[in-house]
Amino acid sequence: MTIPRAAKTLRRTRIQEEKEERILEAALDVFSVSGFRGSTIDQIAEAAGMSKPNLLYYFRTKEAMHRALIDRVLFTWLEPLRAFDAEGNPEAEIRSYIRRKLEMARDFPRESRLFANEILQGAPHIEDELKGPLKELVDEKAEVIRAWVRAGKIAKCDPYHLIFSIWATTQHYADFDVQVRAVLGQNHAGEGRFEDAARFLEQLFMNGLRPRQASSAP
Amino acid sequence: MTIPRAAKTLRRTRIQEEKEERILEAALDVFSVSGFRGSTIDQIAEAAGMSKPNLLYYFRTKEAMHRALIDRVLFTWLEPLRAFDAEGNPEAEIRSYIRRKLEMARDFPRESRLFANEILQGAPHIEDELKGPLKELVDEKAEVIRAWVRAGKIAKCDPYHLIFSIWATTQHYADFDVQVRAVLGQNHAGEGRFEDAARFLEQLFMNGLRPRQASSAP
DNA sequence: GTAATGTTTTACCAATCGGTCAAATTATCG
DNA sequence: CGATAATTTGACCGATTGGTAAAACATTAC
Repeated sequence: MTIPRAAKTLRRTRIQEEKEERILEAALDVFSVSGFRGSTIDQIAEAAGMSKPNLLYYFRTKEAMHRALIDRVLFTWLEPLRAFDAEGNPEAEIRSYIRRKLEMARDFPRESRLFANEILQGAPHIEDELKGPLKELVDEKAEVIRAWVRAGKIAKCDPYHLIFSIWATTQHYADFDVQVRAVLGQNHAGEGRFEDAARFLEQLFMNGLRPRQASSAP
Repeated sequence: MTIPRAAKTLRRTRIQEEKEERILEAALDVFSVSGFRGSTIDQIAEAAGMSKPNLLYYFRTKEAMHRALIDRVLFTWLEPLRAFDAEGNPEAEIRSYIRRKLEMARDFPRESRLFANEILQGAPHIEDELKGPLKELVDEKAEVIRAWVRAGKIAKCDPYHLIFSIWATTQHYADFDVQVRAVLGQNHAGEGRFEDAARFLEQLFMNGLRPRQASSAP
């Protein structure tokens, strides 16, 4: 007798690892384009080169696939913000945060769009993660930024909106990629796009945040 | 004999205007949340308080509703960029562009999300508008900005990425509203949010774009 | 080997999807 | 009023949806 989906948690087969990996990869392709509601299990099955009931053998529902995907991706996604170091040099920290976020937009656009789709549609599946772990992490880093402001190391500004604007500007190149390409056209649409964006954003934020009034230089 | 959908173009009834208006309003509610694929005619019908076949009397297909909505909203959406004035004062023009875009994110979040959903999903229905009218408008305004740079009125920067970053930062407050609320929590989540955002973004862009090296002052 | 377990497929289901049709209802106009 | 056109509805259609059941097939353990 075959103990169906319960036994999986006891011992994981090599086949299970491979297939679950393949399914999540396909699910990322599909969910990142069409969002949860707009995606179908059949689409994911076809992308994975597997039959629909076979997918449902590994993930009981469409929602289970989505959730597994979110869980797997969320941790990595927040890595750059976590790396934000209170002890580091403010200018260097912000600069490298922008750079890392931009690299992620370039290298993991599907992951970016997965979250964008989810949040855009009201975040019905990740509300808890936003209000819990995400908020806590941002609160922590906002405090770091606030300390830099108090020390006069960067211009006086709202740390939350600073973080939002870095998220927005960098992820824009993943989420709105078609629009960026359409507007830039053939001329600047080459792979120099990301270098241009990096140069612009670094300039914008570095000049925009340079302390203006009081100086803390010894 | 009732001439169904052809006669509509000849003479428009009062009822037609009202019902089409009601349908598009409901369609905006639904499409802006779930995107084209994720939305159903039944959802729109329920939101409009009408029967499904009645919707389809006014718009032959789901796509026709979506297209009508896009067409109606796109023009208004680009208004702030169109208002960008080459003769005006660069600092004031950019500042008021940011402000107007932010006001639109606050007052028309559904419209913002409608486009965000569409572009995120590869812009299958508005590719032509992006590559045509939008690109032309942006090209024109980019030239204006480039002239300001040449005249030393603002810092040297890529005009396209400047426009992208204004789009990204302002629309973020409409498209990622749930996330913004979740992160800000109860404390700053009040309606002061938009004033705080406006203050931050104005500071960022004004300082970020102030000419640094050569001065053009007479 | 063979028996038990793990995996995959075929056939299927009820619900929902976008959309049609003809009949019923309502508004308009002379 | 009556006739004609405009609007609305209920019943329905084939395709697709998320998901199931059971048997066929493959793998592993002994």
